[in-house]
Amino acid sequence: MAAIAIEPAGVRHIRRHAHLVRRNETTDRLFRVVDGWACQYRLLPDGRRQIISLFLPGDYCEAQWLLTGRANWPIVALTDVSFVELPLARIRADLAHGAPGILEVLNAIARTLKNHETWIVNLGRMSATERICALLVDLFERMELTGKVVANRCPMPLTQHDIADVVGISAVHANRVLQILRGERVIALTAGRLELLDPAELRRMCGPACQ
Amino acid sequence: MAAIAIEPAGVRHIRRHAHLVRRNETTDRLFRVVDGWACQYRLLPDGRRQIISLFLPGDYCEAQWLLTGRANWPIVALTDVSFVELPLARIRADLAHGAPGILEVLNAIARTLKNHETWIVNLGRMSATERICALLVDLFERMELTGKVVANRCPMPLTQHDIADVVGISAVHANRVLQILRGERVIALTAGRLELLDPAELRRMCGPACQ
DNA sequence: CGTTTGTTTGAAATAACTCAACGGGAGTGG
DNA sequence: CCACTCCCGTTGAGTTATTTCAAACAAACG
Repeated sequence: MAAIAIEPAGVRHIRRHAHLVRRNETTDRLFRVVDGWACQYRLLPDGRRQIISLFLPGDYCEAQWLLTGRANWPIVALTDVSFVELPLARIRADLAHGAPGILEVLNAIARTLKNHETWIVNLGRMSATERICALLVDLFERMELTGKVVANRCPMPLTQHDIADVVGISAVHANRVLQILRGERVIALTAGRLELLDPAELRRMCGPACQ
Repeated sequence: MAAIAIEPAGVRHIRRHAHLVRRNETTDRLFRVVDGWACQYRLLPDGRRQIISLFLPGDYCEAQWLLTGRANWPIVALTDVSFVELPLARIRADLAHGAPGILEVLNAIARTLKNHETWIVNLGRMSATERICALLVDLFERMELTGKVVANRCPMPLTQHDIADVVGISAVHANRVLQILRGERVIALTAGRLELLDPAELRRMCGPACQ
């Protein structure tokens, strides 16, 4: 994936749990993750949290800002994160005279839509086990695209609490599901690393949605 | 909301349960609902169904085709539906030289993203009752925008099975939740019409998400 | 008028949640 | 270096939300 033909202002760094974006913030730039993981989330007044999107290295955070210039929900770093900033004005200018790099941003929007649709189906109609398996497969495949998979192992910095908030279950239940997956020797998950011991079985456990 | 400055090929009509779009279909036009309700859904091989989006009069169906030209999931009419078609080529041309009508399509994409985010949160973190209340409020407000609300009553052609497939619960449970709402005199729902008897209470029952 | 589609109800089963407690690091301050 | 705290993962027991299955009924439809 070629970088957009914009000279980045330079790579910036933030620490784990620091906010990249706050709620309802307006912005004049897009962010692209260089290293580390971040997420967009919604926190309810009573403490319930739902993670809406995960951003991995190479991902645009909220490319739809191109359309609205406004962030609906906050984005927080789940690990230490380094990222670059891309001025919206520049991207919009490219859009007007059809510069090729713009396609990358439009594709990012289309991909976001597709991911959201997938997770609406997962959250609405899949069991907790199916959802966790689908998440692990999704993350593994995205890490594969950026060359972070070696011998069926990749980084997995999410806590069980994070996982629970992605797939919409309690942290305790997430723990129990992971125990089962480990017990059946489908995955190994320790010290921030995920290993797929039986990828075919893991995919089967995603349910009939994986086709 | 002004119509795009494109002479529509004319209004077309399809019957309830007919497909507007099939899975993975490529397309050279956008659809806009004139009258009736439609939905985009995902049907799993084992029979589970999740409705991803509802399309009401005035809505663009899947404005993101502007980006991809491809429908991920089928769209089916939930009632008899009339709609108009807008050629993508024409919209893209407008996009290139910044015709004003194009904004409407971009806004539709942004709105779709926001709706999807809302439903990811609802499906992940809200109870069945909260989700059903949120759906009813959402539909009511959208009908209000197009002037279909009279004296707190609006059309509601969804079956309880449809409702269940939007909010990700079983049809039986949807029925029981609706019974409760009726029993508490919050809504009346019969013969394809919804009446809000106690809008404030209904909004409270959406949970803390409604702010 | 028979058939289909949509709604209602009951009873039993299951998935997932809550609460509570414990243990092992990893950092932090003295 | 030690003691302390906090975060994270783990486990057990009891509770609640939701599902499944089954049957009956009502309304709409041709």
